[in-house]
Amino acid sequence: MQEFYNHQEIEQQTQHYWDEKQLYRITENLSKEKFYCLAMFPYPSGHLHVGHVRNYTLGDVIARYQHLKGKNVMQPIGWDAFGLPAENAAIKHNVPPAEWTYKNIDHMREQLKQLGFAYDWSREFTTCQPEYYRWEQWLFTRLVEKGLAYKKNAVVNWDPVDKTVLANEQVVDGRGWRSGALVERKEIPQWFIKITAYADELLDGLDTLEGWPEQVRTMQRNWIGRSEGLQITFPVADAAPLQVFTTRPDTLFGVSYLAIAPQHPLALASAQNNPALQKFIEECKNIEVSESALATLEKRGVNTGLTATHPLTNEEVPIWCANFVVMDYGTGAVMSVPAHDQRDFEFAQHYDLPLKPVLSANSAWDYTKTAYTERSPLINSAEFDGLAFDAAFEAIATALENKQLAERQINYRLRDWGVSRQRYWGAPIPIIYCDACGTVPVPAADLPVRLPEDVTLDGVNSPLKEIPEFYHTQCPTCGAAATRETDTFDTFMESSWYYARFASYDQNSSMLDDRAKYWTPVDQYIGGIEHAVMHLLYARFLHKLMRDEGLVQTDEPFINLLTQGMVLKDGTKMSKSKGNTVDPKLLIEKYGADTLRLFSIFTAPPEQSLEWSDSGVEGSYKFLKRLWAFSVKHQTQICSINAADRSYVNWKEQSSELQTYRRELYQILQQATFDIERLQLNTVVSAAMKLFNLLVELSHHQAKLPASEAPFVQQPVARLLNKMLVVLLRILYPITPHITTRLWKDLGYAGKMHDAYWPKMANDALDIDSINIIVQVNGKVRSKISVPAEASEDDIKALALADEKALKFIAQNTVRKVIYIPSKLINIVVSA
RNA sequence: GCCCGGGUGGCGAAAUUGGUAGACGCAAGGGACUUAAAAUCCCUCGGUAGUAAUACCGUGCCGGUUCGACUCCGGCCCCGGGCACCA
Repeated sequence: MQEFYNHQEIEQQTQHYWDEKQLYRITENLSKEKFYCLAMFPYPSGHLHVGHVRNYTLGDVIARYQHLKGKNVMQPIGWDAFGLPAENAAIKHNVPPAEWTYKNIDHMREQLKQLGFAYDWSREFTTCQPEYYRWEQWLFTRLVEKGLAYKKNAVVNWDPVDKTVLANEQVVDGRGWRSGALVERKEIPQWFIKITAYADELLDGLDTLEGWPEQVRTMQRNWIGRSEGLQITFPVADAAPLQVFTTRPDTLFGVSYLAIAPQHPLALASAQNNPALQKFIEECKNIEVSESALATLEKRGVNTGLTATHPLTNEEVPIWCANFVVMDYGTGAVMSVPAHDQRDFEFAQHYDLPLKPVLSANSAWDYTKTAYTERSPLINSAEFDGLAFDAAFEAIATALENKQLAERQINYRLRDWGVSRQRYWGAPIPIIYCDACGTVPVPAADLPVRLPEDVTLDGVNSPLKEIPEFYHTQCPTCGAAATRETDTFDTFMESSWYYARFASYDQNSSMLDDRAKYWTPVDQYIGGIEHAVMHLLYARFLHKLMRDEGLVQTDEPFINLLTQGMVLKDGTKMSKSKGNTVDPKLLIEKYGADTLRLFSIFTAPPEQSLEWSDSGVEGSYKFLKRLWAFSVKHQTQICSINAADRSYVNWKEQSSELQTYRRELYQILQQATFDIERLQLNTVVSAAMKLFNLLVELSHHQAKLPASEAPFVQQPVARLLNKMLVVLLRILYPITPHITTRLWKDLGYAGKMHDAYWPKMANDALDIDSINIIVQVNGKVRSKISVPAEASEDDIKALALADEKALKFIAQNTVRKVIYIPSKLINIVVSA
């Protein structure tokens, strides 16, 4: 062994050995339990950052641990290669997006390899390859045939100067990021997939996902936003009646106005002879598309001058046009009850609209300050007075239904998934437009629709619109000249099914095959919390679509989910724009992959954000150096112990010190096993460090012992020393696989580190003669007593009550109660 | 604005989920070794008072439940993630 820890040599040689033996190539094996471990695949932005290091280290630790437990583990890797940054880079550096992307992938692949992840590289794929995206094109054509994909108009951010559609990210303070022009809302035809048809299934499925963090399930529930309510009709003179959806029909008598979206047909019609309304609608066009922009907007509106008839009171209520009403959500019109809805309240106050309380609030309720939104019995509601929420809902619903002025309805916040992007660097939407036959999906035999890769971007239009060879085609149905769709798919399409393709990565005649049925669902999925809703919801949705095509057998794609926190430096997210990034490349050179892995696991629990610290990295490095130095020092001893015959050791006959060391070893192992099972990996490292400290202490202890007559290798202390080290190596192996693999070999342990099993507890390891009990007086720790392990509750209480220190605090007081928590504590409750 | 998290020593954190607050580590200070430095090893390390034993205070803030609260409940403050075309 080299005297000093030479991480570069160790890591290169170990990785070379893994490659040579192809240790991580995996195939289906029905005799073993499978374990599919997947960390969200990276976008090839150019360089690996420490957030990636954290993400993939977490995955690798889990994969290697599951392997030690004897599972058939698959851990694949690939590239989420389509997306906006490639187009931006193409414009900036005048290089085709494909070229830029492939170059980045080559660079990042090398960086990933240096970190020593147990990937099956033979399964690697990139989503911008036609062999991959042809299958999502195929699935999409199936959805069109099934009526689950359709085309409709939808709003986009429109830059009126550059004449281009902007992503939300490209809108800064309501203006285009390049032109600086005020962004306009523009309606264009786009493709949608009916995720709302699966809303209930996606919602109910959340209850089965017990391996997911509760917060993610809650976020998805809220995102789907199922609500039961009433769609109520308000007749309008000389116009189509207004439909509004409400979950609070109990407040119907409190309606003081209706509000419609600026894009509502009634608003547009009414604006013809209403200049003020016309102007307002124009102004509302300068709102960007994002929901947060809409929600933080100052609530404004204009009275249309029209009125609608209240369906129960027949009173005329004014119709306002308001900027906060969204056309694509619900019906584009809402009923407003200022007394019992906070947003309506604020709007009514601003425009001095009437407020009618119709719920029995506390008599002291101040309606000049805030709305009363609790569910309470009705007042001022004619025959419905006194009814509580459920009864009122029912009675009002029935009354309206009898007049055919309402329907019960279930509404979702979830909207259908718009998958059209007016961009080049994405998978072409496989649709052909024919004058005679209309919209025709590209037949399976003609797929893939290949994206031309040799292009130049001008930053305005998609190059696809300027490549006649691309968009000129024949109609597959009638053979006439026809044109292709030039929009591409949302990149969430690629990332919504890649996990399944890793099982059937080389299958060229179908999207998936039986191997996908073996490997899916993913047993452990790992990724950033920022993907809690959108990516994870779309992936769940696509899994169900694939299931309905018979391609997979389960209802959900990911059994267990670990959402890792962000990597921060100086309290903010690491990012290029903030200039606070740390380059893993330099760190790997200086400290090695094992140090980086150890640091990212040790410094914070996986789900919390991780604060980067240079001295923390140094500390992790120091630990590995100490481990190496210890091993060098004891190599001869350990090797001879490993080479010797093993005789039985009766631990009960050993010194109490030795028994204590042994018990501590197993206490630490128990903690490490408990923590790695619950994925609290930072404390697994703590356990490893504790065990190492114990090992060092034991070696000092051993040095002080008188020379024994028995040969050293047969001494119990030597056997225990060896045991501690072999447990330590296996606890550390998933986290720092290079150094442990090398030490395993150099210290003469049998077999290969890779084939070892996770250490087991010894049956008698935790047996003890006495236990320590905390003695509290009135909840404050006052003393600690040691009692025999078999002592009864009464004995322990008696001992505690007789304890000198406890007596000091009991003093003149009377003991009111004594609470005993088995094996833990006694609380003596006293008072004067 | 809405939804979801988080807040514990100088710092990263732990507390097996209502039972010893601060394990493990970093930084700092002191010491050993060394001609010296680095490396390594040993000791101290929440605050206040005290030579000490020890006592009191202490988990963002205010209040509550409990024999007992970092943990549960109510109300606030601050920080972060998401909000449908960033991925």
